[in-house]
Amino acid sequence: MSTVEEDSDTVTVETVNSVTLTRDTDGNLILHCPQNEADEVDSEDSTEPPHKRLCLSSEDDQSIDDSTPCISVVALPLSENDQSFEVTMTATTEVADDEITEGTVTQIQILQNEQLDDISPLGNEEVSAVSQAWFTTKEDKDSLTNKGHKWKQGMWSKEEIDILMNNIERYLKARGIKDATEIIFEMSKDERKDFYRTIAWGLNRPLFAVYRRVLRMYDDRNHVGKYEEIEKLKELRIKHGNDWATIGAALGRSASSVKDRCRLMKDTCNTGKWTEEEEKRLAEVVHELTSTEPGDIVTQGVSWAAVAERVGTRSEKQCRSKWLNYLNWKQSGGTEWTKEDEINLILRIAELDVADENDINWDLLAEGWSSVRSPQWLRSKWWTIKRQIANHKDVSFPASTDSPAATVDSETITLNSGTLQTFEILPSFHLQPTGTPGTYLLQTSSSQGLPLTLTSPTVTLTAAAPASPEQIIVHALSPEHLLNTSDNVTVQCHTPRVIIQTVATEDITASISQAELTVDSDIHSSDFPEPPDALEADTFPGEIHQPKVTVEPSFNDAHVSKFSDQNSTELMNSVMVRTEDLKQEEESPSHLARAYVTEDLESPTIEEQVDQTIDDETILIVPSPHGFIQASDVIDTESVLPLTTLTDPILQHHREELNIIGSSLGSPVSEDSKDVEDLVNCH
DNA sequence: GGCCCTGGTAAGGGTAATTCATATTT
DNA sequence: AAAATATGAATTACCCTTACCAGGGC
Repeated sequence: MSTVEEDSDTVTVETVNSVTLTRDTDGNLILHCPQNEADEVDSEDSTEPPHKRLCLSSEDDQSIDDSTPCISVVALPLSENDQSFEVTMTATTEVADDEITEGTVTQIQILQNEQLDDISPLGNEEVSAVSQAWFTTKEDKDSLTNKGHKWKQGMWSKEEIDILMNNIERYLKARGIKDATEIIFEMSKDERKDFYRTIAWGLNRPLFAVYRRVLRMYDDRNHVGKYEEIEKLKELRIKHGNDWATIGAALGRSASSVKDRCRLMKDTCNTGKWTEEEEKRLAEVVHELTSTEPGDIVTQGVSWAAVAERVGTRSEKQCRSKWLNYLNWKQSGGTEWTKEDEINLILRIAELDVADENDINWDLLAEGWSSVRSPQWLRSKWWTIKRQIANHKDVSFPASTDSPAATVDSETITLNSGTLQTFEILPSFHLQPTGTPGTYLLQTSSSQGLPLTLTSPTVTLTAAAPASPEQIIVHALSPEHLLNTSDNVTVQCHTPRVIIQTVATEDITASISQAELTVDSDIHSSDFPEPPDALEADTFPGEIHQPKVTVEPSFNDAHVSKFSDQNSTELMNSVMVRTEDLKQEEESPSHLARAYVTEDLESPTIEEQVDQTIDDETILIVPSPHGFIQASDVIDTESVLPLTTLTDPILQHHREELNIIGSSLGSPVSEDSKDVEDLVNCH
């Protein structure tokens, strides 16, 4: 609890994974810092009192300079035993106020008195010393680990990508640069000084990881797709050896793509079924190189390149796959995978009580399980199981292991209240009972990215429970509406240019609020393979009472739009707006509609429906389960909330190249709440 | 010259989705 | 018997980390 002032030499940044900024009705900014997150990375001295200071700095100048406005800050521990704290800041200068109300990038820094190392500006919601360090060596990592730092590894989550894209947008905007590729591929090192460091804000990844990610993302010679030019590649390989950059340049592919493809090619490689002789050789080689005995379980520490070298007739990938998915299991006396195993797996995962699927220790789970071929195999098994459950991608992880799938038998998934009924509405939509009569989950697939589900008069939408940001609960006005087979429920899908922003509440399920929403609009895009004629819902065999769900899209084009060409990150941090009235309107199909939907306990509403004659653009913006915080008070209209889009920035980026973008939005849209409002109003 | 910082390359361990071949069901 | 469908194996496009190196600045 102190006022912020300049003091750049005595601070370091406390790393927290999710600090969230909201603004209350009085204009105070409130910084929320969950305890567990802070603890995770706290220094060894856990008795340290939470003397936090906040520092604001502008985006243009990451260093904290003397012009930093004075902000009064109140930091209150939430409870005595609780290291989490709530900070209330009040801007006291014009500058500061502007910065805040306009939502330009205001960096917030939590400064801790005792630590002296460095200063790292804090990104949108969090800061990570890790993300400010370019380290690739083991020593560097050990050093950071010893200081108590942790960071993310592995696949990037959607949330992370969103943060990254958002950061890049801001960087571009601040410098008036249109295209990030200018910076990445054209500028000199000096010109793009601090680019990577800046865009790494808020990401708990090593700078180098950010760098790699960005390069791949913006390299249009990446993601080119299937290699048709194998012969040419072979020639070039002979000519240039391992000079991947040269080969890549000749093929219009990235160096790493070419390198990866060449790994699959081997002159002596067989394809198809393995012969017994090959299997025998593989087993021998693996055991030899790992100093293990036949029958031992070997799932790690194998140099597959070396193995492939010795096997001779197979590539390293083939060897690895064969070993981990079959041979090792066979050799060590594995048993067949049964339905019981499947149930077991689900139960065991449910018991693990891990919040993030990535945290599952598959090695541990696979241990001593004779029908599990390898930890890697088990992991993919889990994926196939999830895929069988219609909405696999959309059920948030913890939810997928507990209700509604209470039990699983060989054929059906049984809910607490009966047989699970899954109705395929569109390939990416599923209607699923929640167990509460009349309440269904209408779920979208994030890969398909179909953004919006709309309702018939007999069903309404409400915000999803906090646990699952990609779900929209559909309420029938009465259970019969959905359960009576003779009563067709029409679900209309009108997708383009619709932005839904749902804001989960702490207790939406306890106090169900509903919003009715119907938006008609065009579909222009043509990504979707299915013809949009009324699709009748498929059902699972054996189900009896089946609501008949029909989709009658009102499209001009014969396709439903996937998300396509919009740079949705522009709207990433959009504003939450509220109206008092529920609306239900039908627009002419020739118009595109845009809707901001907000919901909270008091007044879930549809905010706006604005006709647009813009190209198809569709976004479903939903709060991230991690980033979202719920202020205890009503959130004011200018609260900036961390949001998640369902786009894949990589695909998106490439689509952008194919589509004309930018102009569709008229003007650059900032993450600034006012801008978003203006945008809505001007259309 | 030695060291640090930033940026870059190659190797190789991985994942996830698709394709292919075969078995099973209708 | 043929067609449709399901399933598991194989393949492949792409992802990520690690190790190592180079050039510039101090």
